[in-house]
Amino acid sequence: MSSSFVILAEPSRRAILRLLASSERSVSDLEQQLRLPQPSVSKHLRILREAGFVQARVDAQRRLYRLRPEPLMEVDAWLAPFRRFWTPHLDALERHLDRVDSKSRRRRKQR
Amino acid sequence: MSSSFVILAEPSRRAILRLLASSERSVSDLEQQLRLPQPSVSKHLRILREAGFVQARVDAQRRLYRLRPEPLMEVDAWLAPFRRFWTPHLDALERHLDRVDSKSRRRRKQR
DNA sequence: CAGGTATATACTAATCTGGGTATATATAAG
DNA sequence: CTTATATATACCCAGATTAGTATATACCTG
Repeated sequence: MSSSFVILAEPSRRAILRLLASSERSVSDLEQQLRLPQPSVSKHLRILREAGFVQARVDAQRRLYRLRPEPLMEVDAWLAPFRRFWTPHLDALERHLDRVDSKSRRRRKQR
Repeated sequence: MSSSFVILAEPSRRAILRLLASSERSVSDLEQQLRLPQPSVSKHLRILREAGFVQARVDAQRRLYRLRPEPLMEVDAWLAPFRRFWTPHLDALERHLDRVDSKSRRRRKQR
């Protein structure tokens, strides 16, 4: 199980994810959009699937792939400690997120 | 010139960046923190430097490395089209904050 | 069942990468 | 100038990865 960053290191895989960001797509659809040989697309999709980036559902002979956000969320979270380098007033932002979070906590039932 | 994602695919390099997120550090400092052989550290630093992730300044025999945010900002920007998957409405926002925030809370308490 | 379409997998060769070791360079200190 | 310290580079090797090609599997249609 490679890290999400290893998965994203491959340009074709990032391209696949970008396409899936807008909508669910079949293998042949991706193949045409990216002008990649079909086995390449299938191999990248397998890697993306095993890493949890995408999910397939069966539609007759086709497999329709759609995005799963979890691994990208982890990448997003990894970036968090670095955002203070390009986001002004991090303290204010943190206070803001804490407020939003505590509000939603209050609104929900206790965990 | 490899993409920023290729640079970040290497765990030791991500560890170096995390350490540099808190402060400037010398090579031997990184070497001890990460328990890596010195040539490994220097090699990774070279790759990080050439990709613009870090910058060195000379201090006697030592080289002090510090973070440069630009490449990480690009990664952050690449994630933008995907954020709607975990921040479209409040419920998803809550789930995201629950995961990310519990980590940062722990980190904050330790100080 | 036969033929066609869609997708997955197996296999190979070429390339790339990181670890390990040895060595080179730079600066300081005596 | 000599030695010590800090860092960088050169070189080789073993493992991993990708593209390319061929082939297998799954499902539909007639």
